[in-house]
This record gives sequence, structure tokens and C-alpha cells, in this order.
Amino acid sequence: MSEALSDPVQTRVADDDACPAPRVIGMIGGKWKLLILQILIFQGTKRFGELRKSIDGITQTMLTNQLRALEADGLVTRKVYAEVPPKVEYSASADGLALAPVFTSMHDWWVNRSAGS
Amino acid sequence: MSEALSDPVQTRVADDDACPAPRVIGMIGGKWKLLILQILIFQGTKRFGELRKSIDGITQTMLTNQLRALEADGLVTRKVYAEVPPKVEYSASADGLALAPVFTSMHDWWVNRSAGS
DNA sequence: TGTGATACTATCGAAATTGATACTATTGAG
DNA sequence: CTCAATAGTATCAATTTCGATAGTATCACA
Repeated sequence: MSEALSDPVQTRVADDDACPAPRVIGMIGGKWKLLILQILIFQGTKRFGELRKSIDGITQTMLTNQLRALEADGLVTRKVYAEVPPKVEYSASADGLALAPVFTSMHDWWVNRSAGS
Repeated sequence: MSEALSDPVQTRVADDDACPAPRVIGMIGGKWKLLILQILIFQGTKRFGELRKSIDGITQTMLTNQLRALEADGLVTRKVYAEVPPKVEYSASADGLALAPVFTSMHDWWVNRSAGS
């Protein structure tokens, strides 16, 4: 937590009461967002079609949706090539890459927890 | 639901190297779950009514729902006292408490990221 | 002229999640 | 007998999210 007094509205709005967790969940909590981020963070840049093939069961509609949302939140960048047929590449942004520790802590928690499956 | 050959996630649940992030999100990704966990992890045991007062805007229905889900996933324990009027206490389980680093990493990411709010 | 490849976009309905409201159970106090 | 206090249940409507399907655009190539 930060000092509330010396700071104007900016940090208090962003920081709210204590924890931004709900907002973080809003950003990465979609049905497919984590799978997409996982791939882009740990495997690097991918084309639209590659993502679609990598993520089993996702539809084109949803892939576009989730990518747009991730892009709007600044977690993913989109690069369009002026080619035919079209070529669009997606990558994790700096903020997106910085999510790696969140993934790691989730993974560690999962592995070490006592409950089964 | 009939994949004959490729059996996706379901059957190889226990796999260590499969990333569990979606399942973790399933456990903590409800609209109110994080707020509840936050309180129970960082403030300790609370009664039902205390939680309800702490979480602005939540209804009784949803508080019960989310607590039941958290309990089913082993993140929260429930202790009923045989009193009238009823008294029920909720606490974070060991597994629940172990989620603290996930919260911390989310918080750090939020604070350090470059995008504003 | 017609086809194929890639990455969309637009609808519409199904399904899941959430919210609002009303109801139950218990029992000591008055 | 009636009421207040606590922690629920039970329904059903509203909202949000998701999925299936079909259509668009471009242009090299045969």
C-alpha cells in the first residue's frame, strides 16, 4: 500500500482500497485470455491463425474478441502487414510480459497446494 | 462432448507441466471471490455478517454462493456454532492462505505497469 | 472468370453468471 | 404468544459472456 496523503487522486483511484486484484482478474479472467497470454508470453509472437490452431476449441469470433480486449488493456500488441492474404502478428507487450510472475505464482500455488485436482 | 482421439484437458488433469492458470482463475475468478479471499487472508476469520458488511454491494445470495464455491475448492473453511441466533465463521484454509503470493504478484504488476488505470 | 488463403465482422441465440426479492429456521427475551 | 437477530434457501429476472454460423475484403494465380 502507498501513502495516501501526499498523493493526489491518481494513485488513490488506481489503488483504491488496497488491492487491484478484481481489476487484474477483469483483464486476464476471460475464458481464453490466459491461454492466449501464456502462449504470447512464453512462446513469443504468433500470427492469428497460429493462435487459433494452438488453442483447442476456440472459435474465430472468440479469439478476435479476446485479442481485442487484451489489446485494449495494453497487454498485447497487434501488427498488421499490408499483404494478401492478410498477415497479422500478435505479441505480448511489456506490460503483458510483466505478468509472468503472476503466472509463476499461480503455477507454484497449484503445484504445492494440498488439495488434489 | 465426444472427442474420440484427441483427449484435451479433462483427462490429463493432474499433469504438472500443463499450465493450471485457467483452473486457478476458475477458483478465484468469480465476481466477489477475490474480495472475500482478500479479507479472509489478510484480516483473518470473519463471521458471515461481517463479510457482508465489509463487501460493499454484495447480496446475501451471492455471498453465500461465493463462499460455498470457495469452500468446495478448499480455499475457505466454515465453522458453524450451535447457537441461536446462528453464528458461522469463515477463514482462509492453508491452501487459501498460500494464495497470498498470487495477490502480491498481481499487486506488484498493477503498481509497476506502464498503462494508466 | 473463378478460386484459395487469411483475418476478420456481424448476427443471433444459448448458456452461465449475477441480482432482487421473498421466504425459512431457531430460540431467548419480553 | 410475538418479536428480533443471524444465516441462510428458493425463485425468477436481468445481465453478461460465449458459441455457431455466415458473410466481407483483398489479390495472386490458373
